[in-house]
Amino acid sequence: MPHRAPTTPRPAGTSGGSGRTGRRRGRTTVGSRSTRRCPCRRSYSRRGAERRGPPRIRPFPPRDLHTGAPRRPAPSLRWLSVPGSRGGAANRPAPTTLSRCQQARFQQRQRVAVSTEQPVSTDDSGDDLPEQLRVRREKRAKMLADGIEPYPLGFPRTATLAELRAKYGDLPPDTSTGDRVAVAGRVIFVRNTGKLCFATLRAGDGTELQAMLSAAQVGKESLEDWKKLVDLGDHVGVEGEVITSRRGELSVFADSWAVTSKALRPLPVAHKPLSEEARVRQRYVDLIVRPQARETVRTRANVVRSLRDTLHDRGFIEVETPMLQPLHGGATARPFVTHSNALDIDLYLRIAPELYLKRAAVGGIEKVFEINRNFRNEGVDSSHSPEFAMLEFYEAYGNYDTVAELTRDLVIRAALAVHGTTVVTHADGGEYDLGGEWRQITLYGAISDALGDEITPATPYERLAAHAAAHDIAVDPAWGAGKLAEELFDELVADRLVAPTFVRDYPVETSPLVRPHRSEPGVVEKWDLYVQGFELGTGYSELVDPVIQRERLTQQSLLAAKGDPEAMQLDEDFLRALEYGMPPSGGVGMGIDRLLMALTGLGIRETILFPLVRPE
RNA sequence: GGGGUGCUAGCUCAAUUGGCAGAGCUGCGGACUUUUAAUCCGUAGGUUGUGGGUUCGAGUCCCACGCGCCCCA
Repeated sequence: MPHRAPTTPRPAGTSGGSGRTGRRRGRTTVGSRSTRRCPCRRSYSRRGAERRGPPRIRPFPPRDLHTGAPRRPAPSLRWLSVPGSRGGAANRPAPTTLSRCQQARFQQRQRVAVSTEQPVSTDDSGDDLPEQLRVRREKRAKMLADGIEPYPLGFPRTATLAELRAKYGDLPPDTSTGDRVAVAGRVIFVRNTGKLCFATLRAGDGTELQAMLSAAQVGKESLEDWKKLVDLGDHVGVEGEVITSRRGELSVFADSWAVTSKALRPLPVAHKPLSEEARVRQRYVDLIVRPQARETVRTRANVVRSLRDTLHDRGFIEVETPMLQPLHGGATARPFVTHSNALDIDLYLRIAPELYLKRAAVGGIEKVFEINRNFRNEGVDSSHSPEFAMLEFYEAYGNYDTVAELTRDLVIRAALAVHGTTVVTHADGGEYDLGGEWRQITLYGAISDALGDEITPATPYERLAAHAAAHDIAVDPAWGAGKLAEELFDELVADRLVAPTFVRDYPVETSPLVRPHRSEPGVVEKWDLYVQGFELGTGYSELVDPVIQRERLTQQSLLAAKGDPEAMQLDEDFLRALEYGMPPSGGVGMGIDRLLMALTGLGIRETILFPLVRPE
């Protein structure tokens, strides 16, 4: 796959926290004594009490849950919950498992907690928070002072918003049903009048329902509380009768209400799109305000489920293979490097699962697949992410023709699962039909057509280089004729392949894991699938001859030794596995993120829920 | 790596040649018992990404840096 300029390699061990699982507890204190720079130091020092100016109230000084008053954290360690854990008793780390970094942060928090100890009052004007954040904190404090829990344990719902919409969908205006329900949701619009208030609640699935609160029904005082305490963004629960308003809006007419989770930050304007950066950096906000963002999450889940269903229907078995690998292989790409303290060895985050899935095939898991993440330490742009999800599968007694057919089935069923049709409509209105027979062309045929000159695997390097020069294509002198041919294809043909197209029969030189073509010399049985101008996946008749495989990988390792960071290393254990005999197989790798792109027209950063971004 | 471009209130954006930093939504106070981005009256909210420089005066011009986006390699 063509990748752009490499990004700056990150120092080993930046993946952060330790001691997350009980199994590792005994060792993490050892590991944490490492002199590596603590990954959270920067944010820690920014928040620290050494900042100039008077002491400020920070979110983290421990406070009594019920009164809101600050309190010293000892003896509970609840403020030390490890990132990613829920902080419950079962997950709470024992003190001895704290990394040095966590200990430092703990001590810092204790100091801050003491130094800022002061009563929380509603006229707390010494704080430097923006007004709107301050006001919401004051509302929370007022609730606590009034004995109202702003974050209660739960709310006894009797129906979801979607259930009510389904059941009462077509009531005429101004209807009283007499049915009482309790519902909950996030407040996304508020329309308050003097004695009658309207709020639109929204559930996580996007269903919206109106709540109505009248002075006559809930009481004057309760209605005043509602107006004073409830902001856009709060989660609330409402109990009352199902009615429709005079305008016909299905509503719950409240007898009582409760805040179920007070939001301390205001929502962005619901009617203006968030800036692209804000959408990616604060996806949780994006999900709240933008239906398309929520839809994309569900679309992705549906696609992945469809892929699994199709493979399960065909008798494939799903496995999970190592993401931490002592050698990197299975593709040509620059890997991330990390380090195991316990084994004291460097490890690579996998660039592909291929060599392990083939080991599984050797062992008899003959129709096998994996859907999981790969990591490539390369450029980031609108179609490349450093971590990306991939489906890879191997089918014993298949070849690149049978897996092409299966790949088409996977894509078409995914399209049907998402759109109900093979004609997918992108956000920009463009329509693409993924149905019908898919075109099959050969790499050399495509180049020949584009150049108007017959190009074959036997075409000498000089002639290819001349064509490249004529088309202003930069050539790396390290490339051979095969790489050059692929480059010509990438530059001249690839982005014009809009309808799904299998491009077949690649040069041997660039495909070390593929079986030589059954009849055509100089090429291997490999296809790349192009859709809408980008590469969606690749399929092989797998190379299973351990002797030829060893020769190819030896070539690769010589490149690696010469400094090519993308070349594979010689994986003796993989070769040993092949020597036990792998059945003839076809195999495919397909990018999940790219499949989403093809089905929706979104950029890769929109298809990934939390894409990697440079820290703020 | 090169070129272009952006960063202003919680959010989305204005600000003329270098001349008093503004609007909408949101917030706060008030009115309103059928609203749908409710409406009406009043009001608050800013280290203009960071650090330098030029200037009587800088959101605006210059330099460096940070974080984005677009194009090219």
